[in-house]
Amino acid sequence: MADTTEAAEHLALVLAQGGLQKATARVLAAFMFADEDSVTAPDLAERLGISSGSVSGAIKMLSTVGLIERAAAPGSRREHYRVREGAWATLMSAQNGMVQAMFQAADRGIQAAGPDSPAARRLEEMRDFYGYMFAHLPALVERWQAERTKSRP
Amino acid sequence: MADTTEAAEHLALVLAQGGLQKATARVLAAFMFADEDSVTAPDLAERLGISSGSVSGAIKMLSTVGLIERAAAPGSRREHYRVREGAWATLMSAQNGMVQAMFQAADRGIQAAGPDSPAARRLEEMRDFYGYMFAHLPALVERWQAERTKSRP
DNA sequence: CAAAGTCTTCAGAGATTTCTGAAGGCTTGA
DNA sequence: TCAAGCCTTCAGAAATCTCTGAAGACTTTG
Repeated sequence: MADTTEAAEHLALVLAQGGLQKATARVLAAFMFADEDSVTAPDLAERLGISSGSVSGAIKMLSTVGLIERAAAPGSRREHYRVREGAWATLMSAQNGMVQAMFQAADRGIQAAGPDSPAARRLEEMRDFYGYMFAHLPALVERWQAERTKSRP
Repeated sequence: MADTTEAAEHLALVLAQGGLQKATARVLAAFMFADEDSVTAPDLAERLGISSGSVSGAIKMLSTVGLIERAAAPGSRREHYRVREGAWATLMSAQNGMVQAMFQAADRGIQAAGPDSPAARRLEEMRDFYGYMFAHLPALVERWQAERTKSRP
């Protein structure tokens, strides 16, 4: 096998560009590349060379967003975590929140600007676009989930 | 009409959360809410109370991404700019680049991790998901554009 | 061709975000 | 109930990102 560490750091970089903070991105990447089924917090701190506080923060954030979950710890005293099934669909759905925010901001703008103004016309195009996306994006994710469970029953 | 400034600042906030830097977000929002068809750089600097350097940087960035464009300036010596038609579709397409990056990062990880490992299985789910999105997202945008030109010939 | 004015660049100040490390709370097991 | 260890919190350090403002390059006009 090639260099897993390098591939993991690359993934972390992409995730960071997507808005995650660096430590959080590296933690998520470490979860993805772990050889075990689940990982503990001190473990991550050691592998990545970051403080326990950073790991705690990252785990909290990733749990909140629904990307990771606690895993049953077989007799271990520490908490085990792992990437959640369907995590990426979840992440995409979160992006959908941004789409909705754009839609609402446009809508609010239209009411503030006078009707028939240049601003209103621009904002209407924006609202239409994000309205369309907001209406159709979730369906796209659902279609993937449907196809997935079909091929993996 | 209600308070346009407030609505503009709100839009800027949403845009900033989407990754634009604050000054750039405010400039783009100002473009959206302008009463005129096009705006000049000094104009923006004054309205927003920011330096000419910031405006220059913002305009450069927004032009690069394809959100604004130079407008024909009728006898004026200054450059005029305006929001580009279809700007939001462009922005969404840019997001598609992120989807592609995620796909590629997953793919790269699969080759680095051994086959039949837990990591490989996780990465395969990830790759499948983003592969699906990458295959279908552009079509969604195109469908919107098609419907748009249909109703506005 | 010179002058006036506009736009861009960039080094440094400033603001913001992020990480650390230690202190304290909580859980588990004896 | 007590001891041991894990996890979280948070204030401050560190790093990063952003904005400013002035200097200079470029463009247009007289």
